[in-house]
Amino acid sequence: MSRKPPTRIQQRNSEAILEAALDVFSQQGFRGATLDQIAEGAGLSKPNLLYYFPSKEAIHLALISRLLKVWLDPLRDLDPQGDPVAEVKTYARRKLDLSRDFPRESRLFANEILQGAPRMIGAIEGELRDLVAEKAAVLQGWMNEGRLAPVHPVHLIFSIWALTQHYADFDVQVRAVLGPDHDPFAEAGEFIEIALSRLLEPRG
Amino acid sequence: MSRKPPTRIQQRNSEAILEAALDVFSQQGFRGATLDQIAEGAGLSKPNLLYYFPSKEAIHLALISRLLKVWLDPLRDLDPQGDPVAEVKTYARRKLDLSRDFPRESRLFANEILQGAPRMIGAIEGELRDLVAEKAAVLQGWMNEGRLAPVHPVHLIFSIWALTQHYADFDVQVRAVLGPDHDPFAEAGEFIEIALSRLLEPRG
DNA sequence: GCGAAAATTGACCATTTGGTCAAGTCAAAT
DNA sequence: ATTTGACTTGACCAAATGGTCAATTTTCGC
Repeated sequence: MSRKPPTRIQQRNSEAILEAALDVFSQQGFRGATLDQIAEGAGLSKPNLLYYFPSKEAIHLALISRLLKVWLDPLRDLDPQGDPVAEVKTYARRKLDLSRDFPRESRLFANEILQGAPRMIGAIEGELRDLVAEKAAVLQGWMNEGRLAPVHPVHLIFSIWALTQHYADFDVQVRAVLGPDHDPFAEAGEFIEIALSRLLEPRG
Repeated sequence: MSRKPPTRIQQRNSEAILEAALDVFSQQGFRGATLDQIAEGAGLSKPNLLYYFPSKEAIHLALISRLLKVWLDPLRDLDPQGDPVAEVKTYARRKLDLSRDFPRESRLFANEILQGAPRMIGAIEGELRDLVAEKAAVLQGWMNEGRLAPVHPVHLIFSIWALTQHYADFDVQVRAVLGPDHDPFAEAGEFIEIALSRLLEPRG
């Protein structure tokens, strides 16, 4: 049961592998990624890579597990005691920051879902679903109190996911369409802020 | 130069191949897809498949080319003479209908962009970019006239793409989170309709 | 400095993959 | 009924792929 304490080399190489794997998986998807690409990216030989992780699956799994927590934290932090509109805006902002700062993680997630989430469906039907249900109830409560304009709370959450992840997942397209001299994430931040104000602020 | 008229068999088999390839490419991405899977799906032997298309690339290319037109048509039809809010809503609705009726095409597109759009970057930087610029100008005009509440027009278009495509690309997640007894696309339609009203209708 | 454990690797393997080819079958115009 | 061109396929190939293993080198506590 007790794990041996990982050595410094373990630490460094496992990290390098996950880092390289994130590059490859997020761009090629699970099936499209190869161990050779990952090994190359990590600066290791393929057998050495397989000394640290038993299989391609295991590497992918490690990435997915690590991802889910970070991804859900902002929603977890949505505070039922806070100001409704501000709370939702803060959530959207934090999610957009994740897209900006961890676009590869976002693409890894997108790839997995596109493929039908074969390695994540459990977490989605469990953790994720429960968390959304909980927070949707909070949103619904605020709407019932007239502190948030009424709208389907789950689809509100979907719309925040869609909008924020779009800027990571479709980055190539966004930049190609905007052209140079644009900061997509800064502009997206402004857009989403305005959109959520108009959508959610109760009108007299 | 002159193409022989395709025979009935040509017609049928080419169609079956593209159909099967759409299944596979949209789920596995280009690298993850295999000719064997496609041949199997089309009910042909692999050599026979390669009798109709010279390579895996060629099949993918055929799908991509065919896709772009359909995908852009709704935006093309946005009418500068029409009612501003109604035009944008109609655009969003038609895009959502595409997501509902052609989810595989949406995922094919998503996969391509996720991979950095290696086979589409030309079209994106050309056709797509130009069309968006043209329609963004129309939107901006309407905003200047006070017929549409002001908001960054290109990001407005992005947000419609993000929202509508989300329901196709993340279908698995959407359904898992909503649970049974939901019609994601119907609910999304209502949500987007309301959201665009609040976002775009000018206030006194 | 030394012995044991940790880390690394070259060689190898079975399977899969994109693609070829020569030989055969089939449809249809004559 | 025959011929011709369209269509189909089994056998094959070289490269790539996920993974193994025995042997070697490196690290590190003593």
